[in-house]
Amino acid sequence: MAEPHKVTIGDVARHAGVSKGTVSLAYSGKRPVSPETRRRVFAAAEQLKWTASHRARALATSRTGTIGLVVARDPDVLATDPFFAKFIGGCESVLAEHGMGLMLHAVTSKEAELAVYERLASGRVDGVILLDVEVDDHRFALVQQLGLPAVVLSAHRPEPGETSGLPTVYSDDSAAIGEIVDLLVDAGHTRIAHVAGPLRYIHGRVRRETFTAAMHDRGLDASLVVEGDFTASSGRDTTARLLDRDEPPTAIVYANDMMAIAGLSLARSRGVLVPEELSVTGYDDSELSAHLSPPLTTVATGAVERGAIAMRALLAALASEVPEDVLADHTTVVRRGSIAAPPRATTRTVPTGVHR
Amino acid sequence: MAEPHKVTIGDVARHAGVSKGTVSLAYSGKRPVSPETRRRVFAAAEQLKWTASHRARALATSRTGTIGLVVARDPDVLATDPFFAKFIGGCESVLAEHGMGLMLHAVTSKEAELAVYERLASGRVDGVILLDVEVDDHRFALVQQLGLPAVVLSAHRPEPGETSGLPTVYSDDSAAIGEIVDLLVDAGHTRIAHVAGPLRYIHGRVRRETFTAAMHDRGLDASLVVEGDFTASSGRDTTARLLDRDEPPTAIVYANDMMAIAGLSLARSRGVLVPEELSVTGYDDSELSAHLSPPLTTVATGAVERGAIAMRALLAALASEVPEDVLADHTTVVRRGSIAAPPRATTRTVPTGVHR
DNA sequence: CTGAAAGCGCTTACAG
DNA sequence: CTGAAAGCGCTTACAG
Repeated sequence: MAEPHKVTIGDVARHAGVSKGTVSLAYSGKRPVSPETRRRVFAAAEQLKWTASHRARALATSRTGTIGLVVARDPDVLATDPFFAKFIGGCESVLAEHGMGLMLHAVTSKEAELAVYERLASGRVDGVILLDVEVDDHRFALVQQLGLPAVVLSAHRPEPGETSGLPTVYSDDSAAIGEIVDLLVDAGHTRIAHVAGPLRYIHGRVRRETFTAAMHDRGLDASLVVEGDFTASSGRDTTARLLDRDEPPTAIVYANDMMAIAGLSLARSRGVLVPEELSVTGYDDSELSAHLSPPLTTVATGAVERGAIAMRALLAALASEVPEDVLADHTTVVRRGSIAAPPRATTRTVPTGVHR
Repeated sequence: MAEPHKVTIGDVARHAGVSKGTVSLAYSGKRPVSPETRRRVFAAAEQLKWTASHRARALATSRTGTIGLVVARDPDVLATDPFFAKFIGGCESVLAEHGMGLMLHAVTSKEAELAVYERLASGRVDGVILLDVEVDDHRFALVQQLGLPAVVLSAHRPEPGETSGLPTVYSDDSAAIGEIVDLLVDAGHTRIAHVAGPLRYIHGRVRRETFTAAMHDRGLDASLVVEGDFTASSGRDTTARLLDRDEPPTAIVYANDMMAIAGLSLARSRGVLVPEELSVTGYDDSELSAHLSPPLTTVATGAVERGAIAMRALLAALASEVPEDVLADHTTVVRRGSIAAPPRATTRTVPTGVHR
């Protein structure tokens, strides 16, 4: 494992009979090099098996060619929530085109998070992507103070008033939630509950508010909202609370698939038939959701696409192109079998025209 | 987002009235510095808000302070298999102690994988961890030829004959599989099937072979083995094939939780009761498995611990301590409710003493 | 205990 | 089109 006497650009230059500058230029193409010398340079490099030292190049160019991603989620969520792996896959696809890499940090405390951003800012990465945005997210100020280029992934279009000051890639979760509520109402449900994600997150809040608004639009009671934390155990607990009510809901809209699956299992363990007695929907379109019994109606979020788009936006910002907010909306409802009419659907008449 | 005129070690030195070398030494402690000048240095640094440039330090020390991890799995598996997130969390915990970071690459082809390792070797990382080892894994030769320090995570103790030439952190999957088979046999099962992971992986192979051996030890037919690929859809398909047999198994040992959950769901959708008519077991102890109905008997693999141990082994190797193979065995069976006696368990008498 | 200087291995104006 | 040289911002022998 001993470093085998590294060959440097100087060796290649000498071998090819040119200056180091010329070797550099032959590869970068930033200035014309005659075909003949280019050939000699490449031949020498190949023979000596030279590749430019990333460390030296980073110092000379003030660029590291790596992007940072710090995730501050419960390890259990990271381990099962399909969003992160898909999002990272999307990032990778565009990073690979540029010969760049992704630096991943999983942190479990605010202090650790702060330390990580400071470390990243000291020349470890060229920029970062901010995930899981919270209201008045402290990271907005932090990255700007650290001089760390960043783009933020958001669940709704940035409004003129609230300014993160950072280019934002946003999607629109509300359409999908509205559609889910439509599906449920069309099937005859009126007592619909929502198991939200953590409400400190913007996306958790947006989905909750959209749910509430959609229910109100239809003249339905929107008070059946409980907050989960995206883990299976929270899906189980919140569902138990909901089913324990005097008038339990006939349908539950979960903010992610894991909570939905755990909720569904809990219902079943109590002898509640899904979907005959309880309809459920998820969010994320995890691979598993298609292979459940019943298969889970859920929302595909285009996590891969959003990773790619966010990364492209960040690279554009680094190239000092004027940073713009960009819409990345690949959110779509995936209808499967976890919705049915409620037990006594006939007792309720849906006012015509209230839903489409 | 304009770089705010970076302050360098030179600024700090001037401000503190010392040389750049002294500033460096005051922080590294590699040579004694008088308390008084140390104080001046720290004060100056704090006032100027200086932190050493990672890029410059990397070039000067020939160290990047980052470790590479390249995963070559199906995106669907990465998105739901809890192993990776947990393993990465374990890595992070020891990297954080050292102010280091993890460079993650997800690749989808052999060519991309090769390109990535070459890029990593050009001074992007100090070393790599090799996951998902295959038989005669080509990466053993590759990293050595690239001069890239590496440690490999393996599912069994390296035997004297087969030499990867690399320090290995190994666990022993066989005990857990043996225990699972015991559980099933004790419950009265004789027709037990195994849905294996991809057999090109050592760990897939080890579990399969252990299963076969355990069955043979008990005088049972060990031919009911089918190969899955760790995805839910493969869990579904393999289970369908198993249940379609003339004599379907009464129990299925899956190589991971996702396949088990999908298999369980398929069985249920066919009206097969779990566990009354079909016992199933998983592998991984994903958070979800505890919250299923029935909860899944599975195997906790200590992925977090293994990540930490592998990372420590790599750092030790980098510190040129003599690299040793180390056992990281935190594998333990988690008994839950997905095992029951087979439908007509009474028809079979278990020979005394064959199992404990 | 401290300073001056070389060196890490590239890139990039500056001349020609 | 090409070369010589400075510079990126640290660390580390080498002297003292």
